Amino acid sequence: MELTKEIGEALLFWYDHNARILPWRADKNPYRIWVSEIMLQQTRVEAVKPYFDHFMEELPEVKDLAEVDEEKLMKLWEGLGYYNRARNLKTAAQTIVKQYDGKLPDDYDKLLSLKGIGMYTAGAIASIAYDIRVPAVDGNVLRVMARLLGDDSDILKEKTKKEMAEKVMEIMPDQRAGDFNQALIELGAIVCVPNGEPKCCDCPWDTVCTAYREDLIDKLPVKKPKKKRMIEKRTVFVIETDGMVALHKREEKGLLAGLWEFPNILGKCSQDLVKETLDGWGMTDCAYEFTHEGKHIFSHIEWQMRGVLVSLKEPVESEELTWVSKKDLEEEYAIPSAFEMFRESLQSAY
DNA sequence: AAATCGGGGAG
DNA sequence: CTCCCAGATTT
Repeated sequence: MELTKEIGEALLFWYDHNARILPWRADKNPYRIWVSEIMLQQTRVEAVKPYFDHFMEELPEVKDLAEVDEEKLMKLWEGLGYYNRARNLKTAAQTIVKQYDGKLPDDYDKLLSLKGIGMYTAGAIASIAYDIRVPAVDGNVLRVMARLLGDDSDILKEKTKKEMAEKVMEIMPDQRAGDFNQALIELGAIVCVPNGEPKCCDCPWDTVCTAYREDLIDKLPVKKPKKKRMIEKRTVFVIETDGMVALHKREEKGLLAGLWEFPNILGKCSQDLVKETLDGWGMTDCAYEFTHEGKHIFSHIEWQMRGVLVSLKEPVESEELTWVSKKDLEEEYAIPSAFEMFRESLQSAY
């Protein structure tokens, strides 16, 4: 098929009549657009909305982000996942304050050099905030383009992404680069969807789409299958005494880096092993019971967890443990969703 | 090029 | 269950 700017214009027309109203589309504030793009990486629009609004209330300007306390930053991001996105955001904010007078640069390469901003995000910010004519190729765009072109190359390959970026530029109109990029993404998000039947009857490209015309919709795009997850068994201890709960701060590197968690160890403990472990922590005078079993699935690992509720006579001081009130647990400490299920055993404890 | 890094909604 | 989402960074 022939790629023309007329095809792009048709998409823009569709976008003008079908674009969703989203918090970060209210204006073209580069800071707001940047934060939204980072939050949206590998994350659904509906999940981002509440986080975005709260984040913007707490940190309305680049300067606020550059100076934010680490714990507060993590709390703002709690439950959103990929927590390094938030840390990179702060690092980049500091760079922006130092090097660019607190304003996001209106330059693709300068944006690209900032921490946490890759080719997609640099293109998105440059085009949406500044109408710079560059591509912004995300998962939606790859899927839409693969179907439009009837292209069966693996969209996870870097080579494919660059080729698709060039194809996008062939259909991008001369004006409104930001709207066009968003239109391409929007089409992928609400019409040319990844799961289930695409709504081809609503598509502005139904007459030009190769996959649609050749009945290849369910065969495209092509992605190399990913390897299966490892399984890790863990025993999670909810330890409390006198309204205080024991938390442990995770390592600064690796999974859920630097976040807080209920103390836990590898393996599913037997009754005896629980006793042994608690003794090892100096918690000899306590009552404990198994609560619930649960699992949490990460991208490349699966935790199968067994909960133990431990009632202690008094706090046991330890290098590893921090005792916090239940109020602070809710309001101050960022705990990843994997431990969400164990919070409820705290309620039933009283 | 492959692995790592979260969480949740949809089918 | 599987898939994948407005991906980037590290190895």
